[in-house]
Amino acid sequence: MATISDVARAAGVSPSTVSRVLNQPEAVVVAKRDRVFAAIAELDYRPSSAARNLRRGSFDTLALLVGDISQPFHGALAKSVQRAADEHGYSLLLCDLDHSRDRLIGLLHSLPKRGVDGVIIATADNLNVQPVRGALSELLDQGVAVVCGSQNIRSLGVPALVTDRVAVARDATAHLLTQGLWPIVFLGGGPGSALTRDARKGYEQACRTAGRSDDELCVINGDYRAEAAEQSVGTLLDNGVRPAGIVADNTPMALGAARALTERGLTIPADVAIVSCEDVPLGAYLQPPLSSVRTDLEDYGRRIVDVLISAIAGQDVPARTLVPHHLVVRGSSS
Amino acid sequence: MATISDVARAAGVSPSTVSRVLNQPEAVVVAKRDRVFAAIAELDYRPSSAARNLRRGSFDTLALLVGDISQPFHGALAKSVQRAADEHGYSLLLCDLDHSRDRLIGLLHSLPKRGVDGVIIATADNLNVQPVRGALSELLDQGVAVVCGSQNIRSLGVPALVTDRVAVARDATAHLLTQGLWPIVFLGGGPGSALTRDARKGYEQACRTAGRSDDELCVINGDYRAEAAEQSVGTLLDNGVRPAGIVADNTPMALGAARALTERGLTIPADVAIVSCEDVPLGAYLQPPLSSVRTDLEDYGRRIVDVLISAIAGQDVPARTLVPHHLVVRGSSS
DNA sequence: CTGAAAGCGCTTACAG
DNA sequence: CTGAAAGCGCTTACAG
Repeated sequence: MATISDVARAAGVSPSTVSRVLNQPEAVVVAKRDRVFAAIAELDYRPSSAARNLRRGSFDTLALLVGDISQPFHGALAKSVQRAADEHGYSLLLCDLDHSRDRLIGLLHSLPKRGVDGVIIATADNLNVQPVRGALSELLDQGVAVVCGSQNIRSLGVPALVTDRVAVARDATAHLLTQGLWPIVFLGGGPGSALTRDARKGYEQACRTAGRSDDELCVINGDYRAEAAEQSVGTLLDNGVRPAGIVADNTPMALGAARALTERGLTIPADVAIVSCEDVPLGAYLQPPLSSVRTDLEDYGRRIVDVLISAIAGQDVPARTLVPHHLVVRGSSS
Repeated sequence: MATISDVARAAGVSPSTVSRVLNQPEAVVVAKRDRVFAAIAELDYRPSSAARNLRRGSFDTLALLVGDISQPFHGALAKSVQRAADEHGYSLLLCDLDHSRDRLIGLLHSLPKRGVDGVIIATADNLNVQPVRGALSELLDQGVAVVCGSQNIRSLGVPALVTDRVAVARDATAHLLTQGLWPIVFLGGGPGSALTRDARKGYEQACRTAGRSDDELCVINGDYRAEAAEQSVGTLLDNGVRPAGIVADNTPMALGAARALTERGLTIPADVAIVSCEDVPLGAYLQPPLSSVRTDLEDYGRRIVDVLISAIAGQDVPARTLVPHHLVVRGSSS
């Protein structure tokens, strides 16, 4: 493991000069620069990131916190964030929360000692609760930059890049209502989720706009996973409710709902239409292809990383950025 | 940002003592220990990971290299690896290769300066080619431990934990043959893939065992993605080939194939049965539910991490571990 | 343009 | 059981 002094010695210069060759090559005369590069190649020298980090007080590393990396939406998000981070010369730490608030809080506490410059929070679970807010503000106090990719965080100065989940669910619901479908069930991701709360609002708004009264609405809850969704939709059906459409908060739940339906002999979309509030890469390849509300994740990941890196650099960043969405109609609802 | 000296001053002890309280608390008398803990809490002190890493020469960080994190199998693998790493006190760096060999090589070169103790390689792309082997052996020379979760790497001393892909594809193919289905098409992930090469072998073995001659076999190639698979299966069908079964190297390709079939009015499994060589979390929720060959990913991730951490600690580890698999028969093939 | 020197914040023999 | 001292490998004013 060659050090900078080894290289300096081999090249007949001082360590300072080697460091300069690495960090501001133009500041060193060509002859020496070449000798240094030759020595670096010869010794297969790699700068020690630990020493560099200690000296500079930064890490060139970001952390991504997701609710569940095994779900396809989060996988796609991670991909785009990773690529964007890479393009900026940052490594990406992956942190899976498994939708657990305790994990989230524990992680926020441990992040300062993990050596990250910035953190991207992309979990649907509600962040505006005291223990999380406390942990967040401690993290910020430690000088770690934070951006949120799922919801707005009140008053802590954490920039957010979010889709308007109310509008997302409203559009999804309206799409079904326009076809004259009723009743329509909203399948939410869980009572602890900020996104579900908003999406539910959008569902309600669309229904009211269509002239439905509140007691005609039907909201059921899952936990973002297919299994629970299958069960709760199954229970609903077994209780004699017969929806004409389902708006699912995410795609695994849409699949769970679909299975509950088909197992009971119902057909999609003929008997029941389904829309997901979340688009995933394989959505078009499901059977039937799943209608969903899409955000351009490639662009989204890049923008999140841009904002975070600006925040790390101490620049002013927009407190709130609205990320556009649009409905993609596929076979599950037409 | 309090430092260890601040804490020492506040507690009226030396920095050495604070360090001991953190790293070997029993070595410090209780009274002082308590004072130190109080000072730590009061100052909200967090040890600097950079300083610690520099001093100890380790990073408490692993890297996971996957072919494509947006694909469901890799998402599930990442989840289990992340959790296992976390349980051992390690952070996990996520590196998406996007199935590009150039990215892989670039990454292997850059890993030493990213500050990782160990690397898990879990890409299907063939690692036994010179540029990759060269980059790998440089990485090992830099003192970074490596384990491979997809294939064996010849002679570099990299431990591997792999499923027997030949057997996986053989089992999948035999499952279809047993039902008297023929012809059966093998849909591979790409000529550059080590896993595909093995899987193809398994397909051929099963067919021969069933008495099929080599010129009856049919192998087509994709790139692990649904899009290309849809296209190549579509072309096959349009050329008049009418398979009774398809063995797909991974799940996205199985979905692509399924779409090509259904778009041409064919039914699964009545007209064509499908099996995937890779099980994914939502496999049971596809329509029809997808038969596939399953590996227990929860267990697998844990074992990979165990081996890697042992290797980092300089312990002897098994050069090759066979990970069991079993066929899960679902609606797509029965 | 270049080098000597200081210092980032820890840990760990070493001496007591 | 505890502290003073050295050193991990860099970077960066500072002086020349």
